[in-house]
Amino acid sequence: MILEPQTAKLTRHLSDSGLRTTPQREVVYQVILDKRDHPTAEEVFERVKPFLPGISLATVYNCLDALVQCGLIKQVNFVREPTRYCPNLHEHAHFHDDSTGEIHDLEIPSDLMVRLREVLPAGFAAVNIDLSYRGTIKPPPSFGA
Amino acid sequence: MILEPQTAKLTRHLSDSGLRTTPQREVVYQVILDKRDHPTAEEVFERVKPFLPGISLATVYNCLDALVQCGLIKQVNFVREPTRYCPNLHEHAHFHDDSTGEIHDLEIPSDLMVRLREVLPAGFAAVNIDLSYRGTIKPPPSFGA
DNA sequence: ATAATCAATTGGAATAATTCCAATTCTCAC
DNA sequence: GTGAGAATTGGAATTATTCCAATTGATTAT
Repeated sequence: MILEPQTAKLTRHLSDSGLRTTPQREVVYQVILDKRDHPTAEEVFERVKPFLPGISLATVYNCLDALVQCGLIKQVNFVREPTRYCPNLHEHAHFHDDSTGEIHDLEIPSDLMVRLREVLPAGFAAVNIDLSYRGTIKPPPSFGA
Repeated sequence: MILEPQTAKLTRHLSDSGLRTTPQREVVYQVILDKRDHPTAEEVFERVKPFLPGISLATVYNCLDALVQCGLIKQVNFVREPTRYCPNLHEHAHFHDDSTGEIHDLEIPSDLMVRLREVLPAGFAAVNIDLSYRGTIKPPPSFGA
């Protein structure tokens, strides 16, 4: 596997937040971009190891925190599950499939996101809005069935 | 302090889910109703102890699970914080105040909740929708200031 | 270039949150 | 009242995350 570096974007975001670009941060970011799912810190750790055999889990946590801080990834969490990380910066919601444990990104019409923001009472300033669903998915009925 | 028992409601919900009413479950439910905030399991444990000095933390978790299962309380969670429990069954959202750590219930217009439900693609069946905000609250400007 | 400085990483220990388990106790149905 | 299944208990185990002290790495001033 070869990782196509997104170094420019990474470096810009990191330095905008007063953080440095490091090999560890680059690889952590790349493995998350490479497979656009929602890995846990532990899963990121496993994916990074082949590239940086010496990396420690603590560093993975540090790198993930750095990427969250500079706005390149987001944290997603469901009840009593470990935190997951999401590289999709486009405004969206999450659907947790209870049967598989998988998380799916859901498009949300932007007017709806606007309304979600508007609904806050005066004085409430949201840094973050999190919309998540939990349930099951059935495949759509096949044609001619 | 005297707890006004909501035993009827509790028993109905529990038995509808094939669960028994026990003193522990009653007290756990009562302390959550009594102070309508969003305690963690540990906080519930502390509040229950005066009434049932012998109760164990494992039982508190069991009771909370039972109450969640029969639909009397809901779990609320924010990134890297312990799970909290909410007795407000009315459809609502949560606002996590980053400065105090407090969680506030937010009314959401019901048409908006309806839209949130409608927005799911075909085949996606949501058991639960979770809308949560994180940010800060500033007091409204006082008159004549 | 070099030293000083500050940032980042490392490994391991520590903490926090939750779950598991085997032994008891309780409750309900018979 | 007895027996079966449910619930509780205490403690150990597991999982997720954080902390810390020591080292390594990079940047700045000289």
